[in-house]
Amino acid sequence: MPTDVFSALSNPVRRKLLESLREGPRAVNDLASQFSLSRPAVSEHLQVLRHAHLVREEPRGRQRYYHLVAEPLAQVQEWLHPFEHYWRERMRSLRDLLDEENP
Amino acid sequence: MPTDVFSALSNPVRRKLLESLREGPRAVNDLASQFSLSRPAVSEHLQVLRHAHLVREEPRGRQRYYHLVAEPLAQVQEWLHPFEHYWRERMRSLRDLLDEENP
DNA sequence: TTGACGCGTCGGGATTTTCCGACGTATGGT
DNA sequence: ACCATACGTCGGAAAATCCCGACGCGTCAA
Repeated sequence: MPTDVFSALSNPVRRKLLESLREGPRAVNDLASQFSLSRPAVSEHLQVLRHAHLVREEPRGRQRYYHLVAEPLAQVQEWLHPFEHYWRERMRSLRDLLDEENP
Repeated sequence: MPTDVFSALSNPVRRKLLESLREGPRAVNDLASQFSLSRPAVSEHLQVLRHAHLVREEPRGRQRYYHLVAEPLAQVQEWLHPFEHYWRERMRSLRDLLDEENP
């Protein structure tokens, strides 16, 4: 049931949700309004994000405000880190090549 | 047809494949041997990685050596970057709290 | 040339994901 | 007390994902 972070991020709607939550906590209808999706669909995406511990809910009256919980994203960065060296190296050699041709 | 990077990374087998390729180019049977999966299954995972431009193939005789192409991973890091601030901040306040309690 | 190897891909089954309308529950306003 | 609002979740349809055996093609070794 607790989905992993990578699967949670594989859906563009869920990524947009996280981006929205960067600007502060938001209620479900508010979040849903930016998609051409039914509210239940958005609600289910939020459930996936909850299982991945990427959001937290705070009830306020009859609304539920969702908060970003960014910590699990660190796992992705950690996974990425050993690869960083590779693309930086390639970017450097590309730059060197361009310098040669355009001194 | 060209799958996006996030979807490509959502599968643990594909992530392991990329990790293996960090140590250098490898042939398909060699890659497949580390999974309890049929070779066609691994071959199809490699196809997904190809469509995401995360690997490149180099034919050598009757084998195909797959190379890591790390550049598209930079997209993930770029997406991650605006979030980094959030989890670092939280880690800092946790550290401060621990310092207070254990001076 | 013949046979074995290394691989991609296809057809199809099983499972998962994504989505929706319908319904139930709790809260707020009147 | 009554009705509208905000939301979660359920049943089920449609689509996507994942996996396998079967097949075909090129390559190597004898």
